Amino acid sequence: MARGKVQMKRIENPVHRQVTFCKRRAGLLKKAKELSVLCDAEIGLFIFSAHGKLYELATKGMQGLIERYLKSTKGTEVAEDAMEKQPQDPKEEINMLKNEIDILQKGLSYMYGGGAGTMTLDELHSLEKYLEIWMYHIRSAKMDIMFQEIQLLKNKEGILEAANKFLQDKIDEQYTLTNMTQTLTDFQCQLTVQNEIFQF
Amino acid sequence: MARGKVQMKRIENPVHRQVTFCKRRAGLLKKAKELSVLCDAEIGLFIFSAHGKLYELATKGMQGLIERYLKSTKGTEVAEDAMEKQPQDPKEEINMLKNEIDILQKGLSYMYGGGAGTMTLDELHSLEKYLEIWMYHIRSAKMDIMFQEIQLLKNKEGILEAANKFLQDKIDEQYTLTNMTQTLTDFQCQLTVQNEIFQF
DNA sequence: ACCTATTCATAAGC
DNA sequence: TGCTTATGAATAGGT
Repeated sequence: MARGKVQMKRIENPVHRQVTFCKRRAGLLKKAKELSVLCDAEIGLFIFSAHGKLYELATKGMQGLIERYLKSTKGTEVAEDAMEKQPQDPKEEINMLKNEIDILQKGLSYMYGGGAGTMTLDELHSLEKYLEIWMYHIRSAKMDIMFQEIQLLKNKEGILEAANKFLQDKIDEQYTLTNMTQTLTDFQCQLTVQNEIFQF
Repeated sequence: MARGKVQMKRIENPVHRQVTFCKRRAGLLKKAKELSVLCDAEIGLFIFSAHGKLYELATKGMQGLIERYLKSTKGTEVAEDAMEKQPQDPKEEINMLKNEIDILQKGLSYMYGGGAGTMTLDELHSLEKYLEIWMYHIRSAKMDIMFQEIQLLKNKEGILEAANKFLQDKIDEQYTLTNMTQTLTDFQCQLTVQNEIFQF
């Protein structure tokens, strides 16, 4: 780029190659960060040098970006599979997958416990065990809260539905009594449809 | 860079931002490829536009590079994001869970085939890293499902409350009309109290 | 999408 | 590895 155009092929001179690697690597990381900032893009970049050393840049956290990447690529591949199984109830599908995940998680826990017995560096193992427990506690607490919230909402829903039914009955009663016209009947139909949308 | 220095912050004008994104994205991908060719490096790069579209470059195959990346990040950070997913579409959720299962099944096969007894310390480290990530994925997926459930319940609640109000108004109307007595008023009080119990 | 004035990145040298 | 500088590349703003 400067003081002579460069050929787009592997630089044979190891010193030149190393120097160029350092410079261009810095430039690439800089440009990546600039792009993310200027254009509000999420970027994941990792560079392995010829000797295997890793240099990386991630706008949010490489794990999340990799996850997102896998999701968007695999999502397109499996799209047709999912279309075929569409006639099934989505809720049923989700439950099935939840069970499958639970089973797999149990399997992993078992494997993890079994493999750990062969480890030699006990300190490292203990440390990671602690981390695992912490993570478990934090996420359990969060899930407990969410579960509670679900229960409360379900209760509330039940009460509201009962109230609804009661009120509807009252209106029907009134309807018969006063021989009212269309409006209430129309609403009853509408309400029924809306409820079925959220049935699961 | 040209015709005026650019501030290193998000470009607010959407047109400018889009144009710059296209240009710089092309430049970045080009530079990444150049670096890999000139200096014999392995590079993985993925860019998500603000609208979520993916652009990627990988010198060998993104899957392999991601695996290599996960293996080389042994003692570093594990999980921090996940609070940004959009569990709108149930199909999307199902696809995600399928992906999770695929990954877990691969992992289980790997573990069964490899056999923990013959593994080196480094391999054990990598394995633990994997397990950590897997656990994270599993719990995230479960929390996403619960989140979705909460959203659905909240929607349902909103509809029921609206219906309730409508019905109550109708009854009040009828009450005035027909001069009915106590029963409905009693119920109205009861319902109000019950709702406040579950307010949060 | 194409053009150019500018700024930026960097190859070579030290 | 770091600094300098001449020069090729990238690109912001305009058409």
